Amino acid sequence: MEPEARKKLEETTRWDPAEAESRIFAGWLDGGYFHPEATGTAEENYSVSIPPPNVTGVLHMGHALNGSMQDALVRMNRMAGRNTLWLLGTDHAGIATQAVVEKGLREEGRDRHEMGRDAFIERVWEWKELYGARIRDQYQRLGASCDYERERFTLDEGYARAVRRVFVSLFEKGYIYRDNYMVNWDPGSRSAISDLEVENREETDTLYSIDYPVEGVDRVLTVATVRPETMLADTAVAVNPADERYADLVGQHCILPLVGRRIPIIADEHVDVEFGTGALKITPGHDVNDFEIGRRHGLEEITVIGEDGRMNAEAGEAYEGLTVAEAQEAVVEALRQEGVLSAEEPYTHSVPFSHRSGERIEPLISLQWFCRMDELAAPAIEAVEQDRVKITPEQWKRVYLDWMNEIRPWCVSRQLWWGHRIPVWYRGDEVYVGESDPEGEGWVQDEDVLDTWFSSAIWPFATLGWPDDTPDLRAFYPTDFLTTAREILFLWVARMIMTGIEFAGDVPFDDVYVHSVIQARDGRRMSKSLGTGIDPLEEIDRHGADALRFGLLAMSSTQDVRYSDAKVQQGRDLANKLWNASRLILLNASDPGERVPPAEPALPEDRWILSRLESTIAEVTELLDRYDFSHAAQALYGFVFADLCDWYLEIVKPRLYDGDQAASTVLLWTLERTLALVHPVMPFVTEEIWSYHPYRDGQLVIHPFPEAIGDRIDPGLEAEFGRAIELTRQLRGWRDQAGVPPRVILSAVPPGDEPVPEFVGRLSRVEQAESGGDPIATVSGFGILASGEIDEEALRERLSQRRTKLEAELAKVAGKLGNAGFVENAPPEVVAEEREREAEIRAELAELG
RNA sequence: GGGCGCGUAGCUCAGCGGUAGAGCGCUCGCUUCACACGCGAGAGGUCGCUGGUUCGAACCCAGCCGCGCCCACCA
Repeated sequence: MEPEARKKLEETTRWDPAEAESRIFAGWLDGGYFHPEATGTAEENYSVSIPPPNVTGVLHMGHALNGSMQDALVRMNRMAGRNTLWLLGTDHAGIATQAVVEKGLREEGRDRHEMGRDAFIERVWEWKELYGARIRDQYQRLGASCDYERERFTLDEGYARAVRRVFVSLFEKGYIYRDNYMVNWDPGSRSAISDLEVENREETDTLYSIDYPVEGVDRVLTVATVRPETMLADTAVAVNPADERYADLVGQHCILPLVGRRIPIIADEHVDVEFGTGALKITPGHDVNDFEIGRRHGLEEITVIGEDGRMNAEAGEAYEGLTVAEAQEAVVEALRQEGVLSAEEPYTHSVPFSHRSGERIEPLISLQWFCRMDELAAPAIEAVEQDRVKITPEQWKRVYLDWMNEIRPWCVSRQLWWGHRIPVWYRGDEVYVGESDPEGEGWVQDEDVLDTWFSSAIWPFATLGWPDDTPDLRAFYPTDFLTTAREILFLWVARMIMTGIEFAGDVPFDDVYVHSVIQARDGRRMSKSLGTGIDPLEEIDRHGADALRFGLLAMSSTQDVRYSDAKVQQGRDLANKLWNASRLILLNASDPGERVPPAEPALPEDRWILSRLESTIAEVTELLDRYDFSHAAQALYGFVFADLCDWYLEIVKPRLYDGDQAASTVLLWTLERTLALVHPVMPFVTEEIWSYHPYRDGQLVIHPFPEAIGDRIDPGLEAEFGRAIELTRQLRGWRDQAGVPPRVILSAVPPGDEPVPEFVGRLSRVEQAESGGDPIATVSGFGILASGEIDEEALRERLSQRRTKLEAELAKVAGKLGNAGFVENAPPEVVAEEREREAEIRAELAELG
């Protein structure tokens, strides 16, 4: 080692991520390791496309978790020698981005209409440049090994062409059509939104009962509604056809109060006989069910609420211009005046709200573009049923299939400016649908844009150059792995599977892992508006990216979990431990001059650590293959802290200081493999340590990932060593409880039957007595000789406690063995274990005297 | 209204048919020549409740009590 490097290693007693991380990351970028060539086949290559973050903001904890998982797998596969691509990009996020930019405008006292469409879009692009770059920087802070040279954006020119191709193709197939239909109108964004962007909340409203007089007779039909203002658009009253109470009225008419309109009384199965009076007012223009009923019966569709959320002229002079809430108040008052309001009671029900703007959804009939999904869904259902796309954890497969089997048409048009303009042009009655502008004069393009998810649905192949047959597409599609939050399983994952099969000829990925949601420390959602968010960048500043990555993986699970500072600290501790263990090894090991794997070692401790190392490699690899990140992280931690540092390094220290070549060889080898094994989870600290390793022949980021060497795994030896470790613990525990100060070395007569490893005595500070003596106590066969340092009082106390505990256990074991049912029915090895256990307890009790 | 999941040590979570585990926190002791972001030793659980299956249940089954999420067009 260069003297300068040695000096730095000697002096740096703590891993300092702030100093090292950006330097290390720059080294990776310089090496070009994240930018694969488009060679080989998708089958042999490994690729992942990042779930593109919205350009609306900054990296949050969900991205950090998601990114840590992807990077762990990507790095592992890259190290394993596969041509690996992790494609980075961002999503234009139509509504969300437009909303934040509009908010900024409002603060300047401006609005988009005054600016005009082109100027507004230019303004959003400025925003995009700013935030897109920020997101890229933040992924780099996390250590994400994305291909930063292949970065894509869902509004790139090439991407836009792919979107148009998809739209036109679906149109030509007859899946996409334009229709006047009831949509979820979001008054906040002044746009239609899809069913998936609607969130239902429990609300307590007032349920009003209104008497509708029947024409020509002295009877009323009482209907119940939570939205009396919509009565202005009523065009029928419905009853259940089986409801005898009203059988004679079907076909008759009511007179709509306030309005005076004559509306038919119809019979429809949808009406619930049990609810209220069993009569239902029908408002086809403003209620989803009523709309369906209206279409079934050919009812008139009247619209009284406009897209601005205010009453229109159809509502009548008294109400025009009022907000819905004001209109409700006015209508109720008018009904009261007329004496037709027969009841008011509180009523709790679920009410739709816009996921984006938070405003209450106004169901409206509107001219929109829709996409029929059945044909696209069928092969996507089959793909998941057959596990060609394998969903983990498995319960989400069912959820996906249930949803897909009930799939409904998708409203794909949005009344926004920021997004992919719908590739449809109109000229009088003519309609042109095409990938590029129509020939001729006078064409006007549809004003609307496509739902953001329409473009993200084609992300895995559009980012690789589709519709062209590009080298990237051939080398990296289909991708291998997708990790996602469950909330976008339908919104995004399902749609990618559908478009992948339809347009790219294959499923977009083999595996989908649905990860947990990290909640705030108090169990609430992490959310900016609640102020419960924890900023991953701040955590990186505090503890380092390795610590955060480890922490997130360790706390992740198949269920939702609360953010755990302790796990991040555990990661920080692990980085530091690795750093310091490496210092010990690298500063003291004698360099064999060339990279040599240890020969079959003579000493059991050497064979033991090599066995533990290979066992850990096998275990971690298997866990990562199963996407069990949390247990993988714990296994790494356990190996480094317990096996390597607490035991092996302590055992081997004297040999290391003596320049023992065998010990050095084992240590350098073990360190090399450990660094490579840990690298996918904690890339920075491992890369840095590797730069000091004598075997270094390039950066760790492309160092071969260790494959477990089965021959070195020796379960028998591990068990035997486990006993020696346990023995050491017993002796330490005994002396602690006997009040023996740590400095004191006790004398003891070792058990005669089999040799005890040297380290047991050394690490427990118990030395073999020169000559026999009269032991005052026996600990696992060791006869401890008297010493003035033993606190007899404490010892007696300890003995009696131990005895009580053992006796209780003995009673339990004996009870089991005394049970004929157990001895006869339990597997023989279980019975044998219990017998052994009984013997052990009896032996220890005998030792205690 | 359907569906899914969760209730295990003070906290956050593993374990999911054969002696209750981890990390943090807590107690005691250590400036032991890699690391105090450390080392050693401990204390601490009737595994939500009630039944059932089993030689044996935290783990399987049924019911109940709490909590969370997803889906759903009863005004």
